[in-house]
Amino acid sequence: MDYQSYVPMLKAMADPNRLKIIDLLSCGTLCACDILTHFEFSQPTLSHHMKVLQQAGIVTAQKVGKWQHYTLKPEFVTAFLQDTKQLLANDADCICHDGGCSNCQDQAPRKDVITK
Amino acid sequence: MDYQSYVPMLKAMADPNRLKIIDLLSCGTLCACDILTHFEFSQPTLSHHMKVLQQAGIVTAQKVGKWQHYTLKPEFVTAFLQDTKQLLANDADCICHDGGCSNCQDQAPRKDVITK
DNA sequence: TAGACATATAGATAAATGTCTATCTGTTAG
DNA sequence: CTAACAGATAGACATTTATCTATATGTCTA
Repeated sequence: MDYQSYVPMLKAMADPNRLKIIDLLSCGTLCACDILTHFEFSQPTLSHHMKVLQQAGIVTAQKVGKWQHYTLKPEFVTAFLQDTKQLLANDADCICHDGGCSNCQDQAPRKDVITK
Repeated sequence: MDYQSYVPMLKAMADPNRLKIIDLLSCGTLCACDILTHFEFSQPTLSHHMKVLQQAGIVTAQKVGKWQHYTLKPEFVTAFLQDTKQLLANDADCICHDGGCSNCQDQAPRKDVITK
């Protein structure tokens, strides 16, 4: 699979505060000052987190007057879900097509629990 | 949503080498030495990564003779996918039920792109 | 039982990261 | 034009983390 875009997304999401920001934005666009009211940290820290989220391709920013409006990118939502399914599914594109464990009696492949 | 188990999973996945290990295990059980052949880093480094993956609830280990057999936890696969969908869906459980951006002309909620 | 093999642990180190304070830029209102 | 406000940038600092080497533990085999 293509880790090139998935890993930066995971890195950006792997912070509880940024995950909460994504959760907030999952309902719609918010400006920085509105996001900030949900946290204890400082304004520069929020600015840093928003930059990380933008660079990971998770969020877009649009300046409207004094305010920065942040929006969850629909491409991120679809790409992240698709990459996750591809990673966790035991499918044909799997990296380990060359064989299972050399020391396992049970060579049966993993049962796929993903419902598509 | 419940970040308590989701964040550690994301943290553990947000390393390209560990993500590749998950990808390898998505097809079935592998022992440590087999996993190691896919990487350039040292054996203690692999041991460290496997510990991280276990502590995040992603992988289980079973000692069989000299070998450690590592398996992707089915509970992880289902929980991670479910948490991801819940995070990215604009649903009723959303954290931001209390309203949208105070400075947006467009107060329309985000269009949900997730197909369930 | 001794040695080879698989893996884990200990400890060190360099790099990345989340946070802060101070300050700067840009925009609006009076 | 000036002051207030929203947000970004710079730089410092403490913590976390990915990696290494060296060594310990556990298991099998000859």
